[in-house]
Amino acid sequence: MNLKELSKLLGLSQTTVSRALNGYPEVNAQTRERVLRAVKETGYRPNKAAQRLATGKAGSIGMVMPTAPGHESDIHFGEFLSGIGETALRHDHHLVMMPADPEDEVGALRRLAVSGNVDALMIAYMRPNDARLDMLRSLSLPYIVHGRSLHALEDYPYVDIDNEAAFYDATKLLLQLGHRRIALINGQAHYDFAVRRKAGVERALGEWGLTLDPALASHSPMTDDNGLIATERFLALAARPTALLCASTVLALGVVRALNGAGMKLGEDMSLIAHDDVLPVLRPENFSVPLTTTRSSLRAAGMRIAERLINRDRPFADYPLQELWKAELIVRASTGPAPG
Amino acid sequence: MNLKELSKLLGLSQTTVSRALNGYPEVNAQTRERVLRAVKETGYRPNKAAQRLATGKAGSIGMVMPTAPGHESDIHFGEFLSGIGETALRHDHHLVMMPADPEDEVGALRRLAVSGNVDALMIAYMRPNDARLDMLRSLSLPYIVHGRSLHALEDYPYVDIDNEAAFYDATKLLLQLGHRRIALINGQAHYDFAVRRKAGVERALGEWGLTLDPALASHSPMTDDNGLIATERFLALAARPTALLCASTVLALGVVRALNGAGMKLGEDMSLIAHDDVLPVLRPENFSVPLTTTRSSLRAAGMRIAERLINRDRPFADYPLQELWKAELIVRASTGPAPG
DNA sequence: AAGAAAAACCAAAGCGCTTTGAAGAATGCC
DNA sequence: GGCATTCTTCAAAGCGCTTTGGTTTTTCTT
Repeated sequence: MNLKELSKLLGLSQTTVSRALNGYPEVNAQTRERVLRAVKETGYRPNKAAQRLATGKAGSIGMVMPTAPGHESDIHFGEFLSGIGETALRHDHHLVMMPADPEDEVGALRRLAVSGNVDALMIAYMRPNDARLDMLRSLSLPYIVHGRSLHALEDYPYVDIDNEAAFYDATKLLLQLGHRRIALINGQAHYDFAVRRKAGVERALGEWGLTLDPALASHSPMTDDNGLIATERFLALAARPTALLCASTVLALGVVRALNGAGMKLGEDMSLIAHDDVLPVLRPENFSVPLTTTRSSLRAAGMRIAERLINRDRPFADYPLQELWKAELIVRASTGPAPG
Repeated sequence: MNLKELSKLLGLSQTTVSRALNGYPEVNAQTRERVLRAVKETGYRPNKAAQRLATGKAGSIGMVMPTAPGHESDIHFGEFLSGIGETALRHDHHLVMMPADPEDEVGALRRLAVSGNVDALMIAYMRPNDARLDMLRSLSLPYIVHGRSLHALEDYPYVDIDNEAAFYDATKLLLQLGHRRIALINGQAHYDFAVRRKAGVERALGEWGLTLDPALASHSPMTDDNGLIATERFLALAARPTALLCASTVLALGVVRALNGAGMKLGEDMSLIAHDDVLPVLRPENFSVPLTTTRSSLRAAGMRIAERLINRDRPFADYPLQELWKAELIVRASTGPAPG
């Protein structure tokens, strides 16, 4: 059943039926009523491909999904995606994923854009001076960035959290507790968020006249294994740190394991502050010693981005171009005064 | 730049250019060469919407993504998705996600199907007598099921693991080690896999003349919290179990936490076998006491399903309609002889 | 009741591609 | 050389929708 048949059935023109369906004003109320009833009865559904061809609109938002052989499926990404999905659903939009080799995200992005399958894009996992920004700017598709890109002209729309401030606050808390040797277990160094978090740590240390010892900074994918490895490395040092900052509660999982292995008590022998993305499977209050965290929901960020993308040309929607969310510092039991 | 312009530029008809591009035999080798060169130079890309309208093919596979307010983003799902994505990428296909309220997956599935945005579908998280199967059968789209549906006519294509056998094997191992009170920490009772796993446990127990005490069976979403709660409940029992089976390494996380809390030693005071989906963030060998597991990669299943969907009408591709994978039992340190 | 304005409807032209049915050019055969 | 084949190429007809530019009715003025 297509438009032609339906309109023939109703004794109307395709034009009128189409307009009735799309809520145009120049159609009689009773006629519209009649059309709508016929649609119900016949089960007519407009062909999306045709609609798309005629309008140029796709009714979906796109995103490059980082994935490749050997690349772990990232729980953080899942949570973010979930927020996007939830919002897309509420607005009857699709989510088109372009799975991409992390080595070729620019290419994947372009392919997704030119594929004509989406009418808005988002990118995440930003790096300093991210090449995808130029790609995005050169495209004529609306887009939003999750995160930011250091050293890049900051003229693009983004939703980000204030990573620098979060880790500044966390470090400051540790300093106030008397800690002087503080280690950082960060995400991979090529990510923008990791750079900013490190900067936050350094700024706080600087205010106390200290610097971040390179031996006390670790960069790695945020898995519990890596948290374990980094912690063990720190513990083997002649001058052990008395406190750790870590970029994810997933990393913290490994940290806790390492401390247990070394017979150390969290919050007493070692303090720990982790960044909490509010992953439902890994709640900081459920750790054997509840974790002090800087908190900002990744899911909420996903929801926000999807919402902005979908409402992008609704007249009522007037979003700020750029949003910088503040992470909340929540003190629990994993932080205590520096030992000795 | 579209086909019309391109063909004008080349002094050829749209037909010939189109055929040259799509690899039809009836076009002169030099002509094809010339067309291909022009495509490179002009950067011409065929419009997907038009292609879709003309051919009816979408070049993408679809899946309903379970998500809703309050529903946790599931790490198992992320891993599965990642496998699909990787394969889709390799075959230059899109992945269209229809985010869906878990309460209305049938509706979401239908909407996705009729949207015309996909030319094949997959479903997962099966339940006994799953209503989505009827929907899928009534649609004219190719599809594959991840998992199976008990009590439903088994005429559909699926890729599943032999959950019953896996848990039968695991239970048998525990029985051989002398355990007689064995508890099961399962996934939610409405999932097919949970039903089958429980059945496997019951069959093994039955062979030893035992039954599964209802007080020793727990059903819940597979989060570490729930693993903790279930374990604590079991430990509070007058007649404690001496061994636990659990449906995911995520649950096992909570189990370990509970045992630590109770001062019990894993593998000595309590044995544990978990099902391992090969989640990269949660490797059984990295638990403080390495976990005995039944192993089957969720990512591999995703890859396989995507592959079958994409190759569905390639002549060379001749897949069995139904695939039942065997999970591997891997003994590590979390299982030991029954105490006492 | 006549003319103007507003309301309701329509025919037909795209959107950019694939594919059908035919025609023109090149080759083979006797 | 003449006819049948085989290669190449083409014009035009869709695919199913939206939208432009009218035309026909109906309603409102005076």
